[in-house]
Amino acid sequence: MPLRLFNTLTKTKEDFAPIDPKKVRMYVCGPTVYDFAHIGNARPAIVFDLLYRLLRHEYGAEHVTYVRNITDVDDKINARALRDFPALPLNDAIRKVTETTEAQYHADADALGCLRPDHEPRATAFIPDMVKLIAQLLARGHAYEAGGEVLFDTQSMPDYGRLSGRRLDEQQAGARIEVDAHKKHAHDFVLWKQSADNEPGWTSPWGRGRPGWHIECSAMSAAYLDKTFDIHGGGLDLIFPHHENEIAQSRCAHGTDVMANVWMHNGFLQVEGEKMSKSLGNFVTIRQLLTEWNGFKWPGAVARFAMLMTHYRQPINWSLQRLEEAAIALDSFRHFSMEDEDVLPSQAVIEALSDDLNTPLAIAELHKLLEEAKKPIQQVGGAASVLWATCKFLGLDLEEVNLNRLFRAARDAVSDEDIHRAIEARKAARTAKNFAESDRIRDELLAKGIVLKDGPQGTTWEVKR
RNA sequence: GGCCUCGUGGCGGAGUGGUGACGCAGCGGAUUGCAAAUCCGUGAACCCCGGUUCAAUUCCGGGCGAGGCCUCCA
Repeated sequence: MPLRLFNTLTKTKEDFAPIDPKKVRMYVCGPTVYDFAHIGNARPAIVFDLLYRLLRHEYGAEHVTYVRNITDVDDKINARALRDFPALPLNDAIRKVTETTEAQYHADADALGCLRPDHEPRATAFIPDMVKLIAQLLARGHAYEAGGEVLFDTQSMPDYGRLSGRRLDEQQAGARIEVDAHKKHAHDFVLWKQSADNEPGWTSPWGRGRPGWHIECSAMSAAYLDKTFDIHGGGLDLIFPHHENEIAQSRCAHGTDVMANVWMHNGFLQVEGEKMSKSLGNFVTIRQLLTEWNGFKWPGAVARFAMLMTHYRQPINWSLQRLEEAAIALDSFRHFSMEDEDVLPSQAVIEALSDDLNTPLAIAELHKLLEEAKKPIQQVGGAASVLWATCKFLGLDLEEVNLNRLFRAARDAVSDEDIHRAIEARKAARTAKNFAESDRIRDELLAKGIVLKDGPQGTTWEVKR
């Protein structure tokens, strides 16, 4: 089955075919490094990591190039630097903010089971490319200088707005926002703006300044993937204006018909039924999830699985129940799977993913494998092995998911010795048919959150769910 | 106002022009000293109104409802 992907440009699922049959090139908008990444940021990281894994599987790891940028020049970063490190010189303060945030982002993405992209360019390393691109746009008549800025002239591009379905003539200019007087059209956007002395800046033909947000991605994608490439991804909210403007810049500067063939966008997250926002106080960072959220320390694999339970274009309502369900599923996968490096991932799962990353269907296939793996007689390379290999392929680290550990850490710890002693005492009582006593011991442990299970090999225990 | 999604059992969540996956929870049974776990089995849903069709949850139109973007927010 060929890989099919939903393309925002055409609003249909299309068969995927790379421009160069031997090389797939993908670009995804990465984080602006000024604060901890939240679970909304985690979604594109996970979704496109999964696509990356699928592409590597189909085309070979050496034939896929995945670029995810790091935006380290941004007014929010400046503000954060001034707030957190007022004593440092601005550039040092900025570096402090960007470097620590970037390290945190990497730690978070690693914990979520995301492979590192092949390239993670930082915007500040590509200022000369951006300047060149802007000069090209000016030379071709797609940009103009006004009010100390260089602006993109949206009216110079006949099909501006195609990705988002916003045609310039249909937009009510200034309907909701005051149009800057120096703009020729309300949708014209900044390519380069001047910097004050207390702002970071680079020299350019238009004075000391800094790039607009959109030009970064145009410059960095071209640097690694050329003028036209295969897949461009990001969150739904980036369709307009960010991606629309990227397309305008890249196509007009390079004189090409398309920037990327396939544009993919992931849906948004809500938390317990409400929009996630700082003002509502329901902001959940990845860091929080991994250290403590709702009383539990969630393994990254649980968060990843909870994310994949829903198709990437659908909205997700992030909730405790969702995470618990994910943890329960992964725990049984871990329990019944068998490590085997020589086995390939399930073909049924690959096919589910090949249909526009249908992860819910892929998960249903995992459950089918689980059913097989539960059967008493397991062959080497059988269902239990395939289950293991498939989870690994999906980036789910089963080893770190252990319900006992997860649930127990949240409760008052009872030492293993205490439990062991209680089990022995109960065993003696049961042998003597003193069931009142044995039940008393069992209830006592239950009150502490420990559940006993009598099996053919004796008594084992688990943390109560 | 413009543009774009979405509305499936108690919850999560695929899919399809013709008896509606899968998971969690529930229920019944086996098992157990009683339980837990496990195993076997099982009830339960396609927002409303029109239209197209032999047939619509699936296609088209309208309505109602939820959400997003148009404010450098994934």
